Amino acid sequence: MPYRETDATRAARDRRRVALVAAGVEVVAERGFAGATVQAVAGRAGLSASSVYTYFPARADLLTAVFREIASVELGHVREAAEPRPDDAPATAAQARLTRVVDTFARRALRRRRLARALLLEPADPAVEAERTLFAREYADLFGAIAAAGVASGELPAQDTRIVGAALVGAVASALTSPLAPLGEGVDPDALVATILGFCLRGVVGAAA
Amino acid sequence: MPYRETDATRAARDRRRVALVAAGVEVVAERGFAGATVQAVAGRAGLSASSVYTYFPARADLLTAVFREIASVELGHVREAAEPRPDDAPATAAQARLTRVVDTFARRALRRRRLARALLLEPADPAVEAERTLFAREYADLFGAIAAAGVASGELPAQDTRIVGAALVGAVASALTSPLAPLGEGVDPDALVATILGFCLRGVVGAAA
Amino acid sequence: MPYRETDATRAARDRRRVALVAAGVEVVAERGFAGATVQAVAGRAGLSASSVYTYFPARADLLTAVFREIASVELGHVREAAEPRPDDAPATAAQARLTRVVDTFARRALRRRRLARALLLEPADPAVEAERTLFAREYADLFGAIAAAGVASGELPAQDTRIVGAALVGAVASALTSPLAPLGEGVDPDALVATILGFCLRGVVGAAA
Amino acid sequence: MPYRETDATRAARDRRRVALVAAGVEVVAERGFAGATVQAVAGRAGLSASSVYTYFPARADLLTAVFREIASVELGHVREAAEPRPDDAPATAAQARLTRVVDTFARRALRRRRLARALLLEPADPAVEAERTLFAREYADLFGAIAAAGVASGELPAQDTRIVGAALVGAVASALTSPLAPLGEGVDPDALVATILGFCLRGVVGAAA
DNA sequence: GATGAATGAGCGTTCATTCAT
DNA sequence: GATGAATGAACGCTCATTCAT
Repeated sequence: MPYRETDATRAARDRRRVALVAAGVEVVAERGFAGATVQAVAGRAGLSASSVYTYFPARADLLTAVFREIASVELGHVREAAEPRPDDAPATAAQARLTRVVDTFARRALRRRRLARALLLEPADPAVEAERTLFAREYADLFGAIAAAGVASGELPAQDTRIVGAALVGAVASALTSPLAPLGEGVDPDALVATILGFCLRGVVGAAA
Repeated sequence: MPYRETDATRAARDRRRVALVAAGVEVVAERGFAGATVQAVAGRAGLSASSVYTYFPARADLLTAVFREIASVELGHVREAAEPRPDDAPATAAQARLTRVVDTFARRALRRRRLARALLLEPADPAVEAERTLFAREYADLFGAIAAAGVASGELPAQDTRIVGAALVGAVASALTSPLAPLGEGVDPDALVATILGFCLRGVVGAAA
Repeated sequence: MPYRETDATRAARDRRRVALVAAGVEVVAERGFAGATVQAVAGRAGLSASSVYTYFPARADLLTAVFREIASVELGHVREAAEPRPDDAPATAAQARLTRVVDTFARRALRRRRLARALLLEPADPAVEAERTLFAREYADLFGAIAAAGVASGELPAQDTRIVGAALVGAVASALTSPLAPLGEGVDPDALVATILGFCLRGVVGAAA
Repeated sequence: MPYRETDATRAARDRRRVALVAAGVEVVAERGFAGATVQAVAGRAGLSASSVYTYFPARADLLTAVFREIASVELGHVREAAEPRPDDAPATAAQARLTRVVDTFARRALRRRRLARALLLEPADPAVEAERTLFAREYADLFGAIAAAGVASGELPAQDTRIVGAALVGAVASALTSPLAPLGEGVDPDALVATILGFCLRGVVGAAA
């Protein structure tokens, strides 16, 4: 019997590849990219280190896939929060969407700080960095689209939405997850999110806020 | 005639130690703390790796000194910018100071992006992280003091200056130096700084801006 | 088809581990524990230094296994010699057993002097020293049991068998293998063993001998 | 004024050399030869490591001198104990001298166990080992002379005094200072010395004891 | 397809030794 | 004569990667 079961084989292969990436996400969430050794990720997935090379040609490719996985999940959540909703008051629709986006992003980052930091701030392999550039562009586009809608409707002042998008992401990420974040010092997380949110909204909405 | 530790010998020693730290700053500026191996730093200073141990008991101490050097230079510049000036209009003194601080900080960070990122965002050795905590506190205090003065004079709305301080640093650092920063894509640095500055000022000054 | 740890693979692994320990024994026999670097042992076994870490988590564990191997072989031989034999005259059974033990021990030590010295006298890693303490206790017990049997039957005078056991081992080991041993100076090994044996027996049997 | 003060210069030089050796003895007594790094010895003597090379061409020579110092002090004490005394009963003069020698040696070894072990048992640099051979010969001669006198007077049975000398030293050294020594387990040092002494005397004196 | 074994490159660190001052 | 600085060699150990089974 010749080797035929292409579909089943491929499915099994994909399943294990997915498990490997999921294990990588866990490890990165605990120890960052630098701590994501091949052995650590493989072990978490119940595989041996050498088996990883069946699914990925090199560690850099595994990490890239891990990055994509983290990024796409985060982007999904933020995209959903960015959707216009029928009950948003037309005059403040952009602000409502921004509020949801920043709040969603901030709360998720706060819950998995190490992961957010790895995703947004931690230096990594050049291949991962390249991936991160794409990710940043998507994020900026997302924010930019909201801002552009707000500008078009007259709700927001004219601004370079690309830069503001990056600034928003940066401000939230850094204020919540960087080594500079004032956490663990008796600061209430909810108050922290509220302060950041206010800061960001004022920054975007400007004098009219 | 016994050996005397003369001024000259001590000065020479200090000079070499300084050179080593300076080499460390360069290496960190290029490759971050993770890339600052003992060999890399020593080589940059024209020394062999083992010679480093004449000046520092362990790599962690060298990196700590490097961090302190970077941090103290940056803090010095920002502190100077934060000083009140006689020709600041009393009604907008805090805003004037903040403008100078953010502008100084942003321009310096932009000029040495990798270094700023290492200083502010990059995960590192526990010893370095401890140093970073102290540094973050000083930065937050610096911003906080300006905000507090503005609040006291009625110029600024009441706010948690500690959090806002961190958010300011984070926003600038991340928007300019993180992998998310929208640079190298035909973005004019000056416009970028101006946008960030406006974003930050609005964030602090709020509705009144 | 998942990977199975078959008997063959496990046996192969054990064989290689044994080979590594055997190489360690050889190196220790030539250069002592201090000279048993990871590289030296690995090289002797035809492996690279890093491969050692497949079989032992750290150098200390390798050396411990080497010590145990040497010790268990030696203990086995001496234990066999210590067995009572049916044709031992009852009135001098203890002396007969002691004679066999000392003779066995002495001849073995003489044949592999450096190894015996490493086993018995040479300072070593704390982990090895811990193992040596256990080993010494077993040796002392072995000698002690013979002496105790002799004391019980009235063949030997009362004595602290624990101390005498240690003294016996010490006397033989040191007289034959220490840097003080009068070998290589035209001394006949057989005469040496005979002299030591007489010395030890008189020491234990005392006036009655 | 030409360089003339040969005597004073030489004296000062010798004084520092002696201090260095004394420091070496202390370090060896604490950490053994393996722990006697150039820096450790120099530091103990209040000198820098590089200065050691003014007095000794290499570490091996320093250690050799240290060994000689230890050995000569020990030999001096034992030689004194070995002297015939007018009040020794002629019929047991050799036994009296042996008792004094073994007792002296045993008590000194017990008081400075680490030092005795280094002197007698610890592997070391080839140069030190060569020195140790000379030392062993002197020890054997010392014991041998006593035994020979005893044999000549009919007090002791005929025996190979060279071997017995080595066995005596070995037995005492090993039983008291080796890793096999039953100390630190509730064993009374005085009882230990007494047992060893009895063992050694019986071993030499034989049936007549 | 999965594995354990093996390895080379690299890391931080120690230390005996040399040398200009 | 004494020193601090400098260094190469060596050590224990980690890790990404390759390969025979």
